[in-house]
Amino acid sequence: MEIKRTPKPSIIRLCSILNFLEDQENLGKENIFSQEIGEYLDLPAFSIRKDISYIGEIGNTIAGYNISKLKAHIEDKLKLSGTQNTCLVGLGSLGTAILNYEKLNSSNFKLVAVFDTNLNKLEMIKLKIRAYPAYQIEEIVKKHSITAAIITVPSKSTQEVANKLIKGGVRGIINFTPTLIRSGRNDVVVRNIDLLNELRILQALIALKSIDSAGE
Amino acid sequence: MEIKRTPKPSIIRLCSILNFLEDQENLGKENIFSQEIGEYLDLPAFSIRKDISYIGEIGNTIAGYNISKLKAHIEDKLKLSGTQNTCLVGLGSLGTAILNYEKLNSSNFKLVAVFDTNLNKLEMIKLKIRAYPAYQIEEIVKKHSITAAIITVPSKSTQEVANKLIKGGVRGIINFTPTLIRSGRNDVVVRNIDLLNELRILQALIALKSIDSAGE
DNA sequence: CTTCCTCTGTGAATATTTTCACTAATAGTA
DNA sequence: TACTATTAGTGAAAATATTCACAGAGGAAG
Repeated sequence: MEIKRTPKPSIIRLCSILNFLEDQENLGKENIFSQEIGEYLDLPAFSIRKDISYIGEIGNTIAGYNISKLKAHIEDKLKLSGTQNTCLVGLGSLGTAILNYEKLNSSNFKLVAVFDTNLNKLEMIKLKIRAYPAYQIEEIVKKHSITAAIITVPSKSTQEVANKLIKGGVRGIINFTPTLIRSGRNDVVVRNIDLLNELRILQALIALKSIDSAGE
Repeated sequence: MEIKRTPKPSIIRLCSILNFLEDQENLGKENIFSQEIGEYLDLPAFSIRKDISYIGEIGNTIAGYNISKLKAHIEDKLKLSGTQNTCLVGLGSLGTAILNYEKLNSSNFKLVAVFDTNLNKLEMIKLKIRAYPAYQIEEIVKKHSITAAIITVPSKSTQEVANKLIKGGVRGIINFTPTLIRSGRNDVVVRNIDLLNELRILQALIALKSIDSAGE
């Protein structure tokens, strides 16, 4: 029963490591040392090795890690290889910006539907991605087996939209709204991203750092 | 020397609590219990009390917390009360979306300058906020005592922009770019927000949750 | 063939964070 | 007044995460 669990912070760091590996591979690099990865993530080398060790032995004492092998290994262990059908709810300026985000198309996340309450906006969309009115969320999510969603609607509709998404079968939500989402179930993951709150956290952490430095 | 430090996760949660308190106050509420705050943040009541306890005793055994008092207390202890001059670098679609974000104007963060390399874009800006070419970053940041910045430039210029900002005096950066920023100093705080990476983390955490549930 | 050097992987120590169980305060009520 | 019910605050225990120090692997150099 005692399977060594990967700590959540390690999982999150492994995702960043994967990002970095992709970049390095595109630059033509084949092998990399924990040291170099650590410099990128601003973390000591042993911490990188520890994170990687949770998903299994893979490195080599001479050449470090083979980039493509390590990449595949992380993708495999973190179940990151399959394509994930994704939708976007809310076509305000942030939603539109996300829609224009080229890099999304070349990723594992396929944007298969967008939703908005405003039908005029929907008519204006001339992309390959199908647009639907918000009342169809549950139906369309089910139909296209959408598992991840990005929400950029006005704050007061956030919870309602989330409920529909979850009922339809969505298991992960990125919420750009200032309103926190309560899923009420533990098989749904929500990541809340609120610019204003991030700025606030920033300000608090800066104050904290000043105190730290003074103490040193 | 043994000052009881507030844990970083507590500080971050206190920022969310503050958000919630503002909402509740706007709804006309005067007092609140740790229980109710906990329900909003999806955390047990004792955890909320613990977070609040780090910044000092403030509650009341009968009425719970007085909202405006608790708000003021958090703002005070987390040094969140002063206005912070802020700038935005990069006027792509995400940058423009942020520029249109009304709520920012009514917050502590005053957007006092925007930057872009593309001068045509700058000419189009007809807002009250002054726009400048990117090569003036350091100079303008100094001049206006800008301490916080939001970066939405293309990935390859991220580090260069960050360097200029930091040289000018910025102490906190929100980085919407997929490239991590290395500040090289411990009095600068960076929060990285990368949509694609967030989606990836989401996918990994969903897989993790499935395993968890299976084990129960 | 032996020594040296560098790098990964990891058990154990340390540090941090969360959870728990209990104390104290206080208002309402009999 | 005494009893009940409710809630904040908190030291201590438990859980979690990070850091450290070193063993082992293996190529290079002498």
